[in-house]
Amino acid sequence: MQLGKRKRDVLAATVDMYIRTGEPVGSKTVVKMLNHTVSSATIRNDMAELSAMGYLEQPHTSAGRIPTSAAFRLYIDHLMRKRSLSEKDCRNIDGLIKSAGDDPERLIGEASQALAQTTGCASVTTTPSGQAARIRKIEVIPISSRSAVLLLATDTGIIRTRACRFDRDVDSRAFEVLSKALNDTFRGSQLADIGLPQVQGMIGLLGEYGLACVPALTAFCHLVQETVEADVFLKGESNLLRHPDYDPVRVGRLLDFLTKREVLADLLSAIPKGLNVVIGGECQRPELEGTSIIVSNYNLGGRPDGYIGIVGPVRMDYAAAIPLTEYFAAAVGRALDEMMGIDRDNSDK
Amino acid sequence: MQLGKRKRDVLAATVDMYIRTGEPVGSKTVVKMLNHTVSSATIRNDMAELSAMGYLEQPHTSAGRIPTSAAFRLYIDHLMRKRSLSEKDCRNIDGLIKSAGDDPERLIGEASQALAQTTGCASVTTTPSGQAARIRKIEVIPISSRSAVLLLATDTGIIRTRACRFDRDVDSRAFEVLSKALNDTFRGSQLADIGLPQVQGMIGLLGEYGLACVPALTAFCHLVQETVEADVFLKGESNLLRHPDYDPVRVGRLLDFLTKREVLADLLSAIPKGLNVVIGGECQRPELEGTSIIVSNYNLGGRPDGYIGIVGPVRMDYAAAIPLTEYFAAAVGRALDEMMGIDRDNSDK
DNA sequence: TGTTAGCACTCGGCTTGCTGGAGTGCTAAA
DNA sequence: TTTAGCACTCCAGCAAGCCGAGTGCTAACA
Repeated sequence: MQLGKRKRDVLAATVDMYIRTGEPVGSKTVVKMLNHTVSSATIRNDMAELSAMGYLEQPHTSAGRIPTSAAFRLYIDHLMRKRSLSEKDCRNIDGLIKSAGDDPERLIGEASQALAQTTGCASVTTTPSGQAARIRKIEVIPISSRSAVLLLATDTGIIRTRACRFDRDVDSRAFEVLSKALNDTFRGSQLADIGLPQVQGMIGLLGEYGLACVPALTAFCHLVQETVEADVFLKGESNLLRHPDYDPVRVGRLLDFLTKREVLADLLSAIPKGLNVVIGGECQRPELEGTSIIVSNYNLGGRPDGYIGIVGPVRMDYAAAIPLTEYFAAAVGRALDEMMGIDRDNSDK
Repeated sequence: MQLGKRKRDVLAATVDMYIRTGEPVGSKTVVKMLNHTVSSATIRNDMAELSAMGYLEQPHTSAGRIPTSAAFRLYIDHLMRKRSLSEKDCRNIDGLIKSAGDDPERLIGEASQALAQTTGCASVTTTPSGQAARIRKIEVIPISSRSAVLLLATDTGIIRTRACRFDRDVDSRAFEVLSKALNDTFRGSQLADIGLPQVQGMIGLLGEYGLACVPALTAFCHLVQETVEADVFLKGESNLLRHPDYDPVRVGRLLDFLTKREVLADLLSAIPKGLNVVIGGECQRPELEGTSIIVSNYNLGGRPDGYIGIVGPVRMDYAAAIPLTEYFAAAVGRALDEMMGIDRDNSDK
């Protein structure tokens, strides 16, 4: 660290103040924040150097200074003092997550909502990735003589269904054969390994019913496909509008960006495991200029899986938001594991 | 109609122009729009009278005039010339809706998205109401010895699932008994008629398994409850931000209002059947000040069921948006009917 | 009676000019 | 290395003034 103690204090104070007010911070303000231990001239010198080093910049000659992305980076990684959560906060969060019942997707949704609300930002979460999930059960449920529902259950607790329709009446025996064949072939398989070829290869196993079952097999492919792709939840968008740093145009662009699920999924998947902060200018997307993303994996069965995080202005309260995001990620992981724990132990018995 | 022909033309021209520009409209502008058939002084007289009648108002003495809610009402109900959709538009919409596959909920979602995009407003839609839906099939699918999934299929094509968990191992025979009992008791029942008492009454039917099945029965209650409540989709929120009439605060309040599903459901259910336009000031909600809602039922099996509509600034292009909404409602109804048609004819055989 | 031309009047929006204050950089002294 | 002092910069905010769009009224006209 080539920065002296006082310069670091100055920088930390500047960032703190800027986060609080959003206005350029002047030397006198910093003096006050450092309890008048030095004079404003000293601070001015320090700030001039910090500017030269790329940590601060001035909107114009006679204004105070605002922190650059580099300053935020340094602040987050080394200068900031995280505010730890109170017992009560933790219990609130745990309670809220517990209340989601037995459905993982709903749990993620609720957690996303709650995180958005407590941080005052928008939140982004993904459901557990289906990539590594294994099929625990497939069920074919006849609805009428010409339609059925396929149900897929994974070992990560995800349940998905898809309807399919036939152009002629189907023998109820066909559903049984299909169900057995699907389970025999795919139970225990990773979703990612199942593709069109594997499914097409099944037609032979169905004997006389092969042709009749084609619509169901197509539906099965879609179903697997859908389950592999993690769902993305975006909540609390309107929080962004309340923030003075955002003008409508910016929020509009940002929301458009965030609602493109694939792009967002891309962005998330490029992020290393653990808790990450992406600061506006750092990533090459113009839509994210001026916004930061705090995102963390949550673990599922000991492995990093989906993401939970928040999206807000660069000038957000990292000292509170980061611990919150961490706690939410941990709590979601715990809850999901618990949700699955019982099954894990007893499955396949 | 106590308004003379020319006054109506003047009012229509004023509203047209105001919708286009958002600026107060002056007498000269109207003269131009009426092809100089009369002088500006005449128009001024007319506009003064229209002001007196409550159709126009001035932001200040020396400005043009802007239409009141009453003017918009009259415009929409009698003055406006709807722009009919081109063949191509219709085909585009139909194609888009067809592409949604066999799932009613997805279809509604896609339609909502498309309507938002074509109108440049936000869109609000509800899935078919479960209120009048009847149970076609209930399935209990064991996942492990301590967990199962309940699946509910209605005659309106809706499929819902819910997981449930038991604190001890459950005999697989119990699932069969439960499944049979549920189907025997509730198949053909309207969802709205199923409540806690009915479900509790079932415990007796389950004999020795009654106690073990309690978690499943609880889950069943929740499942019915969830299915009765129509889902509300809100799409294209960011479109609102692009509109110059909306400042962030307003959009924020509006979005908060729209994301409260219950409130929104209330608002919709208070609306008469068919196509409706609710103009900002008309309804008593302060959040809706300055915004209009165009909403229509779609029919399901000949009966009015869910809603599809858009939310946008009072100053929106009604002449285009109203026919679009009508067409979408009709198309969604048709597609849903078709989706269910085959089943209808063949069910219960 | 309805329409029109003419005219005086109103009033918000824009431009211009000015001032105060916050903040800076530099210099010289401690 | 720190500090006090000073000249300089530049924005925010205010006041004054002009411009122009639009109005209402009146008197004449068809």
